Amino acid sequence: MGRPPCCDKANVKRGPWTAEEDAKILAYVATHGIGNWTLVPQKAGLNRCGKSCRLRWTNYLRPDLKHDNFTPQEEDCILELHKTIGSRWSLIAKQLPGRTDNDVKNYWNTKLKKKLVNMGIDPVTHKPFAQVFAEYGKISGLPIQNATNHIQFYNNTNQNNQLFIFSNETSTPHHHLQQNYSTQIYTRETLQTLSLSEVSSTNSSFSSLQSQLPSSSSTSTSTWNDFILEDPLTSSVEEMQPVEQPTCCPAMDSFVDTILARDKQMLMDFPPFLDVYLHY
DNA sequence: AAGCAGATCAACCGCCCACCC
DNA sequence: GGGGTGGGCGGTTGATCTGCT
Repeated sequence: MGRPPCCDKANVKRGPWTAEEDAKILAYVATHGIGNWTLVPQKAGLNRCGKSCRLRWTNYLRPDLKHDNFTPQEEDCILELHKTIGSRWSLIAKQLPGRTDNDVKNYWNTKLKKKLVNMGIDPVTHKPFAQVFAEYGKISGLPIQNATNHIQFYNNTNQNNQLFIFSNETSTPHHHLQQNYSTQIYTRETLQTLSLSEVSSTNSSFSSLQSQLPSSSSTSTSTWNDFILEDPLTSSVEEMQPVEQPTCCPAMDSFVDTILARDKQMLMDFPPFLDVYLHY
């Protein structure tokens, strides 16, 4: 038996707030102050959940809120605090006058996280990706060399002619790492024309990775083509069925097919455990 | 101009904890 | 001590906006 709902959800209004509703909240707070939000809808004449009223006030109507863009100073502050305390948005927001936890959280998810990923930094640990993978290798008992081998450069000639960089782990408790790696996208033309030193000078992740790769490959005259490894899944499929690859997304098709085939096999082997999670 | 995809952000959801009776 | 409640929090959703083709 769970907790009873705070209001009759079927009969309260949801969705965007109107100017009239905002005015009612403002008038109520001006008269009564904040607190006891469950009574606010009734007293203010609103057909809304009390919780929804509180959220509207704290995230939007409060007079001390800033509604302009985040400054570079605020950005630095968020990065530094996130590095120290993680996603404690309300604590971070307390250090930024006029910003709410929702503001900070949205700014992080839409801007800062991507910014870090593009810089080759894992937004969860704030460490270069290669370092995180090396440490993951240590934790899982793998030698560092094996750990870095989890980073695969898929030779993927998709429609946009982009190179996708993945972890080849298909299921890992460190799923955030996989997400981060999957967003490392470079165009093939760019990588073919850049030397390693040029790329690594602007990307600490690849700089760290480069230092852990075999010395024969990590010379400054190498290009990224030297590091494009074969997709192990594709190659294994090719061994069984030597069929000419289609031009569009060959690696991705084989990758997805392989995952689905594995899931199908697991479902047959362990139906009571997996059927809840495998409704595609 | 229309359609589409990605980005943005307000709002919601559900869990947790402190407080009160 | 235990149940009920209000408020806070982090994660997620979905409507809207924006830019590109």
